Amino acid sequence: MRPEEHQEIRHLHLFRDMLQSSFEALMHSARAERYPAGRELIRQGDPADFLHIVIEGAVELYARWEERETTMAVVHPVGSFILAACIRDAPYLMSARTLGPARIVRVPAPDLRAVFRRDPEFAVSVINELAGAYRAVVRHAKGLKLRTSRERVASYLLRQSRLAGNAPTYVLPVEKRLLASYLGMTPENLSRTLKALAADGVVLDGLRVTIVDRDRLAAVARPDRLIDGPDPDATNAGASLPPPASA
Amino acid sequence: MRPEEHQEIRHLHLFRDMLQSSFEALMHSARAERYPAGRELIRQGDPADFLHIVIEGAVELYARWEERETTMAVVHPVGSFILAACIRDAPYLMSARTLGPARIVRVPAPDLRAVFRRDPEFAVSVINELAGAYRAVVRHAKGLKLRTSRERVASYLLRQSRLAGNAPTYVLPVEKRLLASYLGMTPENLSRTLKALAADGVVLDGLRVTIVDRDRLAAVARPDRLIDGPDPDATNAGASLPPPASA
DNA sequence: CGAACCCTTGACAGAAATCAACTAAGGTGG
DNA sequence: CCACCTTAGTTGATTTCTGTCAAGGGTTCG
Repeated sequence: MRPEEHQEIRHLHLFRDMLQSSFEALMHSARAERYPAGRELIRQGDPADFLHIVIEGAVELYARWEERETTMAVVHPVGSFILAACIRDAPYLMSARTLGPARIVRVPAPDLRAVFRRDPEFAVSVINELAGAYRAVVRHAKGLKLRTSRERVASYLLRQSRLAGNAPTYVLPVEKRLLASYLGMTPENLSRTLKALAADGVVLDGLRVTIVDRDRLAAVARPDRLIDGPDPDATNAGASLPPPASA
Repeated sequence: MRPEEHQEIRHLHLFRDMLQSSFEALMHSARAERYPAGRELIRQGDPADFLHIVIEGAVELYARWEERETTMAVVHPVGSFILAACIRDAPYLMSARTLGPARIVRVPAPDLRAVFRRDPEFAVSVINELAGAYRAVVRHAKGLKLRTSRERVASYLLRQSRLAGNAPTYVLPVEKRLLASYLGMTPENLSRTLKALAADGVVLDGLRVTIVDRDRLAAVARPDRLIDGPDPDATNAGASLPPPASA
């Protein structure tokens, strides 16, 4: 594993405050690997063996049940995923696959558990990470239960604009079929919804989004801090669909 | 606060393994109170001030957005709620109200944060608690996104049966309108769905559920460990709708 | 006894999934 | 380099599901 990768990982909230010796212990047993696009990294139901950290590329977390599939989150660099399963030594609730060529660091779960028992600062970081991840999923569930699909799409578009620095125009970070799945709807429905939103101040050209009338779009989305952020929850891991990564 | 309450709380996973001195420090600033039915304990958006622990009665965690409301979980004794908000010192994402007369212990959030920084065993307990809560919400979200409402109802009925020791007949732990909201549907829809499930091996008489043909019901529900349990996730806090409490 | 409230049922409207067909873009292999 | 194939995206027609509105029965609690 390259030294500059150590540095990148070290900057993660999760690893920022731990003892250098603890960090080195983790990195000692960690392995970095490249994967091609579309590679399945973990499979739901398998025992948790490694904490995964995305260095390059992007990873989709998805869940399957009886022929149906839904994407739960997308992790961009530098972010970790499936921390909770590793901690509980329980089967993964989600599968993960690369969205493009990716570079991933894997830290053995037993080492992880050993280190946060020895290093209180790291334990605190893990606590904060998990609390943030929990809150992120609660937000996601709130959106699904309280908003219609139209409202979810509108607020997603606004959120992405905010994450791009309130830019009036930006590019969707993921393809539309994946976005549809994340938002809990079919691709057909997303397509129609986006078209209909043209009447509400937003225009799409491929993946390029242009917010023509922010107020009108906001009137549809009715954004809410307790669903859309912007708390610094979800420092990374499986949070929401994050902004385009600064790889 | 009564000494026997200390004992009950001490048995919680969250507090079981901590130092006696840490526990006493927490209990020193903790206060127990009785509340009438329907009392709002916390309101979403308010800053997190207290970790709440249910000693008697039951508490509904619900979320609101623009005139719409949905119940996210029900907490029975002895269980805690809104740990994550306290830890992040962030606004509550959910509101909480008593479902009946209840007795609640409240632990100031700053004390909580101070103690898990000093007591590594407690930090580990918090980690496990949060990881479990996270996994519980992920399961909930998976159910919402992957199953139809009919399937959610059927699997809920089977899950409750399992929690009652695979009893063929049991009583729903909550009223139906609340159950409907938890399952992400309207009361009218739940009513119709339950009626229709009579053809699939389950009969209701008021809140009394009788599973006539478990296999037939399972064919509808297609229960899945990765959605329905029975992992020992969600030791308490806002997990799912738990079994009738042993008050 | 009356007033809420829960639950149910029916009729209807609206939203979303499904099925099908077609276009366009990207990648592959000859 | 081009023909081909695969796949994302769109659009339309249709069906299924779900929410909404309205009304009535039953229960509980003041």
